[in-house]
Amino acid sequence: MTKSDWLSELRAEAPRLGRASTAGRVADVLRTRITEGSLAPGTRLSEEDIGAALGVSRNTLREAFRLLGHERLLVHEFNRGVFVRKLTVEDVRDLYELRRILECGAVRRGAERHAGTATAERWPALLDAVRAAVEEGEAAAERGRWLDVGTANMHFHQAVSALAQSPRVDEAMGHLLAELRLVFHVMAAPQAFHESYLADNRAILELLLAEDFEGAEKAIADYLDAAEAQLVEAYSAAGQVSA
Amino acid sequence: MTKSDWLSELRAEAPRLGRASTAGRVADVLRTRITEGSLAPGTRLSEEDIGAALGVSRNTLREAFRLLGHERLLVHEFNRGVFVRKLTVEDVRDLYELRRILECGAVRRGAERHAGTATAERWPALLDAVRAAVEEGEAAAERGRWLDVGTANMHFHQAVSALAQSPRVDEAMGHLLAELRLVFHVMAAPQAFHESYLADNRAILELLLAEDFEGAEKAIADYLDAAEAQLVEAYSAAGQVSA
DNA sequence: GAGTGAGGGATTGTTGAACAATCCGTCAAT
DNA sequence: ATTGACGGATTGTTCAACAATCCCTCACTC
Repeated sequence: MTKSDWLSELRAEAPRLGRASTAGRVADVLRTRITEGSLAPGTRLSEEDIGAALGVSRNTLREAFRLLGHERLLVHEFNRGVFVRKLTVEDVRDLYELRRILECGAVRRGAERHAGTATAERWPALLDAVRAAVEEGEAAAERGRWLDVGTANMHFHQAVSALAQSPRVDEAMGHLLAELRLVFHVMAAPQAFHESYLADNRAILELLLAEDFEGAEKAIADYLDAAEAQLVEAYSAAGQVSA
Repeated sequence: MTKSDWLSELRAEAPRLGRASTAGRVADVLRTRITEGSLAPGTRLSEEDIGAALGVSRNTLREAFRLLGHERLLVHEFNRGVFVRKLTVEDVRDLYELRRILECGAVRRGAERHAGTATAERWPALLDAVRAAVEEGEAAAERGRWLDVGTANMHFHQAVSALAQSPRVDEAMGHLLAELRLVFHVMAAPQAFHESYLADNRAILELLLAEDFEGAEKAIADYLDAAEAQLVEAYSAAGQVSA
């Protein structure tokens, strides 16, 4: 192991140190609350109340709000305050539109670069991540932990988009999936929703392993169409009480 | 014109009113400075100096910094300050990777939805925007305004990605192009760089009008490959004095 | 009863100052 | 040449205050 290997390994752990910012930690707390669903969409977050509850000043809290606003988990209305994001049906459709472009594009570009042999050594690790996500979901389903099935499903799609080997694609996908979490809470039966896609994930993995990239792209597109339709239907039924 | 038409037209102008935030206006000023190149990449932005120069408090200025950090025009290093983003060659490559996925994907999805006839009435307006950007660039070139040629080129690609009819794709593309502006300033000869792509833009427009969407996608991919190679070369030669 | 306008309380937007924590360059010591 | 300590400068965070804005209530008019 050469010196530069040491350094690059250490560099990978560097971000863990910089996590000292108070605003960042406040954002972490709120993010967890929101994605877990204990803060319902539409809830207004009072600067004074939350600041007092968390023991931070208003200014620091505002910085945390900006961070979460950037991730689209909160919306900031001028002179009115910040609210937990409330997604419309159009948002759901748009999120899946972007997913189609990103995920299918990631498979396509990954395949092109794989064929180019320029980055051949990274490919197995990328596919391993996909496989790990598939097995994580199957294991969670076997033990009946349906929330974990949903998490594993997100890992699966994050791993698929990672095939593009692009940090910016990874980040965009991460934000997209975090936003989607806001939607999943309106599903009455998360079991049936997530369970039905375990087989699809496995099938997509097999297509990738067989290097049938066109087939994989098509399978992902079909998956997304089906999931979008299911979500839109559930959303129209449950979420549209107002507006 | 029905009542709902009135309202939707007004709604389009609503964002112009909410621009009253001081932090937002400060961000506007700094953004212009950065994208125009008068603030060189790597420059450190002192809170005290800039706050005094612009007549705003440190807290407000910090909010403006977060906004620009979110757009990747500034980088925030904890306990060290904010700096004008300095893109590496890897960043340039990654930006073009994302552009390939977004722009080609937008054409493909736009074509699919166009064929579906569900949103047929919007299509001509989208193509008109592309045409307008092409002609804007040609007019600017004729008058020798090379900076405007670059701007028109960005409008062209923004219009192409708008074919996806997805607000989130539009926004992602907007941020991506703003980030790319940081790179263009290292080009020694912007004339030759931007000029060479005017004909490509026109050709892509013709392919779109002829509804040869596969051809258009291919043309865009080729365009991006060429532009990336040109930029990477210029960047390796000029920008890599340090690191 | 529906719509309009004027208070008034509550919340956010912004400022300025203050102190703690951290970084960075300098200089001495080994 | 590397290490360690000191000190100035900058950022991180808090606090208190005031201005600006929103929103609810209530009286008023027709």
